[in-house]
Amino acid sequence: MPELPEVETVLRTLESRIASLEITGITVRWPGVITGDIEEFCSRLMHQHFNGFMRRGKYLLFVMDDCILESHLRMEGKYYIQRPDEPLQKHAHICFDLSDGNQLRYHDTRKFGRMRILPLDTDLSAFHDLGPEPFDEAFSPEYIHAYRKNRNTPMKSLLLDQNFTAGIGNIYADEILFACGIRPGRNCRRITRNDEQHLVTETRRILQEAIAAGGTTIRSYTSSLGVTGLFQLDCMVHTMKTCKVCGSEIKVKRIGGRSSYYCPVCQK
DNA sequence: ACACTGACCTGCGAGC
DNA sequence: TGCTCGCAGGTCAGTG
Repeated sequence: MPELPEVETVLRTLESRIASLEITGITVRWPGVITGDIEEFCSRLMHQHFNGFMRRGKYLLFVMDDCILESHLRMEGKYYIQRPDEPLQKHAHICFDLSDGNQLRYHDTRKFGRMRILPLDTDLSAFHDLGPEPFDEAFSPEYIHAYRKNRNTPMKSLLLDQNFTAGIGNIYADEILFACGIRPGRNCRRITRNDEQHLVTETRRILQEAIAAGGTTIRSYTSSLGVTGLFQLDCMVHTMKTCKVCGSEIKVKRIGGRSSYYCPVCQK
């Protein structure tokens, strides 16, 4: 399930593979992926080049000649770069023919991912009501303080709120809260100034490490494999049975409709 | 305005 | 063995 680090990895991998290539054909095998008019989607992308590669939260943004292609992978969206003669897999929904003879194929088992066309001058700061990027200096202890103080929601829900900060999903939310020693169910009014500082530091550290770990997949990347990250292997709590620090049994609790893993000893 | 819930999807594993 | 059911999760519309 791609979150900020995975999206960043996918973006950088695609950049290394398809930068400046032209779209010479588009096949839509399952139109539900596309938000808006399908014909218009295809006609606006035809003969456009992949000029720029940007990320905002979990959104991939491909800057083309006359528009931006926005892509959200949601849970299981994946891009593959394959030869046109390689057999199409069941869940390959969109195929872009590229000017180097390859195809960029979008796969999505559960069909949750979406693509759409944006104007070239789209204001990405206000985009989808997304809050500051975790690495932006606007994501500060003062910002967290101002955002949380009049709210009444579990810390887990706060971290998943894309208006609070953009790019954190269920896995990293659990990891960040573990690193900060905060239980996911703790009300956001009941954290300290110290916690606010830790949240900034640990969020950046964990996401940075994950991007670095995901980056290693670029080296082993082959055209037949999906473009994904591998950070899930390094989780401290998410889907763990026992705590890697104290050995206690990890608890699972549904918070905000999400499974939340935490150590009852290390997290207060 | 804010907080919470269900719908969107498919595959997989548990339980009967 | 074969079926049903619940769960996985990001976002958004709908509800209170």
